[in-house]
Parts: sequence; C-alpha cells; structure tokens
Amino acid sequence: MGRGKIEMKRIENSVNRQVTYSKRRRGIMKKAEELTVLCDAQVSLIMCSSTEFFSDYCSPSTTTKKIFDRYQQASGINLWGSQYGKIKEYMEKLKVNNEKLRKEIRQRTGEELNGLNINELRHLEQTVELSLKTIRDRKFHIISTQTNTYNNRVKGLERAQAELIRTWVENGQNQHYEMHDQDQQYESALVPPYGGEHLYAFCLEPIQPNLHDNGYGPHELRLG
Amino acid sequence: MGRGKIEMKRIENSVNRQVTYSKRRRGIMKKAEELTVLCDAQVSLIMCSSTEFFSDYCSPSTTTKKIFDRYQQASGINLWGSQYGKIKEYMEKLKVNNEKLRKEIRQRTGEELNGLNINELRHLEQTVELSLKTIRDRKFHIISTQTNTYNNRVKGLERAQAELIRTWVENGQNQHYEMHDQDQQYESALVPPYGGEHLYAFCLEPIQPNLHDNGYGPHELRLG
DNA sequence: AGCTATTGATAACA
DNA sequence: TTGTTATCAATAGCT
Repeated sequence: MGRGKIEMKRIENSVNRQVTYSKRRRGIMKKAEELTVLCDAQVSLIMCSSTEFFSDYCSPSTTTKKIFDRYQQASGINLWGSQYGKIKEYMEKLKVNNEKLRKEIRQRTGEELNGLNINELRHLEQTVELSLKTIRDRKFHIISTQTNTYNNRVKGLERAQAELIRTWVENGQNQHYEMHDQDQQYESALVPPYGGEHLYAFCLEPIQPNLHDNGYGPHELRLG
Repeated sequence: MGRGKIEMKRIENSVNRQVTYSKRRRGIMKKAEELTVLCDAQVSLIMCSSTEFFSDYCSPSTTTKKIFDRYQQASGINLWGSQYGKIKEYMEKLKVNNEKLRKEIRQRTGEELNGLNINELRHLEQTVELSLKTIRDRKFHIISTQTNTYNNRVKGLERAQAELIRTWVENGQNQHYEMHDQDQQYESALVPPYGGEHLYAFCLEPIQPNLHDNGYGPHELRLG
C-alpha cells in the first residue's frame, strides 16, 4: 500500500528497513489503539526492532503483565481445547503448502513431469531456460570479478618486484644471482593462478549447495 | 476505511462490535507478521475481546514469554503447557522449512543468487541445465506421442476411406461425384492438425503452472 | 460468511 | 529525517 507493491520478505537495505519499521510501528500502534477503543478490547503489543529497540502499547486500565497473566490462565483453562483443532488445521495447511513447494521443485528438476501436458511443459521449459540464463550471467559476473582481483594482485606484485630489482641493482652487481633466484620463485608462485587454464582451478571441486534438502526434519514430531 | 468513516469511540451495537473486532483482529495480526518479516523485528501481540476471548501473535524464533521477559524482566510465571510449546516449535520448523523451500526455488529461478559463491553457482548451473534437458526430453516424447496418435488416426481414416471407395466402386460408377465430395471434406478436416506447422498450434497459448504460488494461505489462521 | 465503495496505510520520492 | 502523494490494502456497511 504505497507507490508500489513490495515483496513480503526482509527488506535488505537497512535504511529502508528502519524507515519502514518506524512507519509501520506507528501504524500498528494506531491499529491497536483503535481496536481498544472501538471494540472495547484489551491489547498488549510489544515490538522489538532488528536493532533491539523496544516499543510497546497497552490498553488503558490494564498493564501488559496483567494481560499476559490473564492470557496464560485463559489459555490454560478455557481456550486450549478449541485452539487445538485450529492449530492442527493450521499445520495441515503448512504441510500442504510445503508439499506444493516440493512439487514445484520436482517439476523444475524434471523429477515429476508426468502430470504435465505439452503446454505446461513448454512453459516450464521456457521458465527453466530463463533461470539458467540468469544463473550463467551471475556466474560470468563473478568470474570476471575474480579475474580482476587477480589482475590487480599481479600488478601490485609486479610493481613490488620492479622496486626490489631497482633496489638490488642500485646496491651493486655482486648479488645478481640471488636476485635471479628470487625472481624465478616469484614467477612460479604467481603465474599459475593468473594463467588462463589455472584461473578456474580453485573451483573445480564440486560443492553441495542446499538444494535437495529433503526437509523431513519437522515430521519427526508428532502430535500426541 | 470502509463504506464510511466511523467515529473513534466504542461501537455500541454489540454485534457490530464483535464483527469489527474479528475483522480488525485479523488485520492487526497481519500487520504484526508483516512487521516481523519486512523489518526483521520481533513482535508480541495479545488481544482480548470484550467477551474475554484471547488471541495472540508472536514472531517466529521467539515466544511471547521471551519477549515479555526481555522487555519487562519480571514475570516469574511459567505455565505454558508443554504441549503448546512443542506444537509451536513444530510449526516453527514447518515455517522455517517452508522458507528454505522457497529459497531453493528462488535460487533455481535466479531471483536470489547473491549469497552464492562461484562453486555453488557452477553446481546450480549444472543442476538446472540437467533439469532443462529432462524437461525437453519429456516434451519431445510427448510431441512424438502426439504425432504418432495423429499418424495412426490418419492411417485408420485412410484405410476406412479405401474401404469406402472400394465399396462404392463395386456398387457402380453413378455415385462418383458424391464420393469425391466426401474425400475433399475428409482432407480438409484432417490435414491441419497433421501438417508440420499446425501440429503445434494447439499449444501456443501460454498456461500458468502452479509455480510461484506465494503460499500465504496458511498464514490466515493464527493461534488464538 | 462474501462483496464493494471508501477510507486508511504506506513505498517511493523529494 | 519529515512530509507528500500515488497506490495498494483494510474494512464499514450490506447481503
């Protein structure tokens, strides 16, 4: 509800996050007060920002502690039973949603294609193709960044070397052999990561990202 | 924000008051959840209607009690049933898992590539590439199946036609014109789906598969 | 419970 | 940060 819709996920820009927090904090407090006044309700609201800044609202004529205590009592005595069904229902929804997400992944992986007709397959193909392109672009971006890093490191060392050579030469010719040794060591240590083939050597070993985690952990716990 | 502005005072009609309470209760809970997600905040919200009905919201990864304790540093009561705690914990796991699945999808989609190093990107690229291949194979399989279906249908009709012609010819030459008409109708009806271009015509219109369901359904229900 | 006409909240911008 | 405004979201009054 602003100049544009926003995704419901953590706002990455920390300044925006703080601004949004302030604004929404005021908004939710207003809502709490309105609920109190309009509906004769009692509301306790405690908020803690990501920077550990607390704020609270509490309806007049009571305290957060009183509401909290009353809630504990009430949920222990009256309400627990009726809540139980709702909680189970909620969990079912979560599970269903979970399964839906897994199915999407299986389709994208190509593990579960039987249910799809050709239209859906074509769409899926296009989607995955696009994803692949995005991933490749990102990879090339990173590779070029890495290359620049190495370039810069090499340039720095070359400058240092030139300086050393200059120093040694100025100090006389009798240390000529040692300098040459230094030079060769330097070359052999530096060239490999800089050379074409070897640039990629550092990432040959495959790593298992967090794809395909089966995610069955939660099922360990059963309602009993 | 409704059909008309309302005065900010207790709603006297008790039915209206209850209805408004329900609606606004959902609203404020949604706001609390949004604050939690968008701003990485921790929120504890307890509401008690004028009929003593309690509801609460609490950010994941914490509990109302923890927030309350941290805020007030004075409670001393611990009556949260062990069941309640376990179930909440289970739901938290489900939620976390949900988020993990969503993240995997976002990575496969290429929406969230920032956290990945080059190894991971390479692996992801390979995985998605493989998926794409699987999907394509399946698509071609279906296309060829479709083609065979059409081939068979055509062959069947050709046989039937030949049989008809034979019958008609055996019955005499005076029905020659009508047979020719039949023949033409048959051709124009059959050729389009069998012809190269037109084979694909039936699947041009894009379909939205169940990818990217935002999955907010489960959040409708709150504890309390 | 659902449905809209309205008011309200707020994301982006200044 | 505080204010402004174009947009999206919540909801009051009805059914």
